Amino acid sequence: MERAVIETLAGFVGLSWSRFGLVALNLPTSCLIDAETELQAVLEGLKVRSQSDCQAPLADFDLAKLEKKLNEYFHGKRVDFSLPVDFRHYTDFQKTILKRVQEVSWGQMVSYGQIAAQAGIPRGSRAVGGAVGVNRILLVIPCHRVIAHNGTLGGFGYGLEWKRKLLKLEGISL
DNA sequence: CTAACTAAACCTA
DNA sequence: TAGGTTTAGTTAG
Repeated sequence: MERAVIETLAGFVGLSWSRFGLVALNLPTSCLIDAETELQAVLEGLKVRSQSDCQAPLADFDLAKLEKKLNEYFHGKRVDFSLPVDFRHYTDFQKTILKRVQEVSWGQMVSYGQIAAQAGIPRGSRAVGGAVGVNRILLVIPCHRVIAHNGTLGGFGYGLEWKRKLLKLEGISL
């Protein structure tokens, strides 16, 4: 597992990846230490559920390219973060849901209920909320684009201000 | 058992 | 028609 902190125009973004893809990507923080601390906490949280991650050689991961995309994103540009993701730390259900969320493109929104319906669980909206709630790969898996059915924000583990801010970058104000 | 990023079906007045 | 209650579905601690 590799890790890094990228300095973007919105702050320090901590991230981690394995040979399978991204493991974590945090929201920007205003100082480097916070980004490192948060990344450490996230990785520890995932470690519990992870299997032997042993000698994982680094995939040819293009940090510079990601840095460029992040800056464009925070600049308000339409960006497509189509990067491979390491889903090993998630349950099958969570993986199914997160993969669906990953398909929601910039500026689009879906409701928890719609995702649930797509996954074949018409009454699973709340379960979807639970699944996106454990997403540790922000932006790349855009769980901020999942909102409540009546057009309201719904929830967000990192604070609704963040959810509102991210959507606003994509031209949506709620 | 509960809390956590929900929503629809059912009452009830 | 509006407003309150119940229930469904997942998962970690």
